[in-house]
Amino acid sequence: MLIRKLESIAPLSDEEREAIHGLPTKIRTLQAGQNIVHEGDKPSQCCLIVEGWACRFKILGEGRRQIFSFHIPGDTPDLQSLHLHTMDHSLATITEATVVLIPHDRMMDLTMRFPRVGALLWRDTLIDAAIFREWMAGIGRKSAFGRIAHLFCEMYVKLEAVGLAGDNRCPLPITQAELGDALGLTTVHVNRTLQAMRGQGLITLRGNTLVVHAWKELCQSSEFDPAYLHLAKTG
Amino acid sequence: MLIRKLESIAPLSDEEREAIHGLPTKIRTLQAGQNIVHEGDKPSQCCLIVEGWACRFKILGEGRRQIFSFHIPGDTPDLQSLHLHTMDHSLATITEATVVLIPHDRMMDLTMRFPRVGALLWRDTLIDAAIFREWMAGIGRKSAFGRIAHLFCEMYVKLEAVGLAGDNRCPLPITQAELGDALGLTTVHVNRTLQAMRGQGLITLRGNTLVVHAWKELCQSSEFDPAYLHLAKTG
DNA sequence: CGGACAATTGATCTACCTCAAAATTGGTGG
DNA sequence: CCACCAATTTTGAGGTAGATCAATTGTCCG
Repeated sequence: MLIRKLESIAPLSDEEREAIHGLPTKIRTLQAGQNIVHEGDKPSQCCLIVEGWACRFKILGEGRRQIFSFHIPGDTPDLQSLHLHTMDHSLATITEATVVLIPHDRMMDLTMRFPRVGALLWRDTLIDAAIFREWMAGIGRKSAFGRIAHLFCEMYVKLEAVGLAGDNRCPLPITQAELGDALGLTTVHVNRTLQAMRGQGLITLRGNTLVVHAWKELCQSSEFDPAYLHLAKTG
Repeated sequence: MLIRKLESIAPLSDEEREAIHGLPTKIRTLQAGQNIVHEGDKPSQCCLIVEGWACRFKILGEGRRQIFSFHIPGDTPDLQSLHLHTMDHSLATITEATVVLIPHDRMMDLTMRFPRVGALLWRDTLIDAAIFREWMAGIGRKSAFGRIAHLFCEMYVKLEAVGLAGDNRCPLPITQAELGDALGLTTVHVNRTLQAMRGQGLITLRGNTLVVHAWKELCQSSEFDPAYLHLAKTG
């Protein structure tokens, strides 16, 4: 799965592919709402999500929480721990999930022996940062409506890229409280804004499934431009 | 300067040091408020700030702007263009500035020949992302007061790390409008909040200089914990 | 069927925004 | 050294998106 993702950007040599394949992998299945790594930890391995959803977040005082990202199969959400040894935030599952754990030393070894593979992983963390910037712009400068719509567009495109969305429909196992924590809103306001979006016939969101009825309008109202995701097609 | 920064994390071999030294560098002096790279560009070089301040930002519709980061001497703010070829945001000077431009191909060559140097540069971009997350948490979940105070703490610590701050005093050549665009606030509200901060005797901000009168209170009121900056001392 | 979690509703409040004008400041040229 | 300009900072008045608090309803699932 990691190979497939990396090759979507640049082809790998047999040698490189083999080296990735040779990484020792520990597969683990986790319950929903379980921490993978916690702020302050010094993990010795990093994880690849094979199935399910996860999110990264930080708890502030008085019950406030900021979610930084949602992660889906194919993502390596804590790659940064390879070079920044102390976690400055937490990573937890949202749904039941299957993850693969890869020891840091082996990963490091891989990037030293095959700098081109390292570059692809580096690239992945740069896209991560690009998504952070986009969220920041949303939280800082967009309306609640625009922020939620933008997140829907982003998740749809990301899911589509790994074959998990299509036909204007994608999974979205996220509660309104989580949406609020990701977008800097309260649950109540997320709820009311969702009702407005439904009222305008833009989307349906029921039973962990999002259906987009008017993609173009959704993009427009949220100023969504997928360039920042740097997907293969878009360059 | 780049060598000094990288060596603050891990020592370099003579060979590595020499390779960095051997990079072709074009020095340029820029006026204040000048674009270095623009959203949509495909730059063929990346820049190191030698003197002056810069910021990264994105323009949204209707005069809205989000500033993602402020950059000071020693920073390499567009390192990401090495792997993400199309800029998804812009980089511009805030003050008059001196920058060094390094061709991508030479930089890439360096990281391929010396993966350890590549790793240090990678690390730098990961800290960049950590700062984005911290800003996101601020914009999403903190009061105007907390956000401004937090930015002051962050800039002070970053400047101190490169020897540009000390004695509770540091340069801060940022207008209130820029502060607002960075923190998701209006100029008017930034102004009023600053007055409150002054009123409480926490800071003085005049003539592009910030003086912190009560560091501890400033940190507390903004929930500032420098761990996310991953400075050498802190690990 | 019951319990826990998630979604929804209502009423009220406030931190921050908008608009518009005035006062300061710093730099510049004469 | 002063007058002037443009950019900043500051002030005032009034408005609103989104927060807060407190139930109530719906849904999933063992």
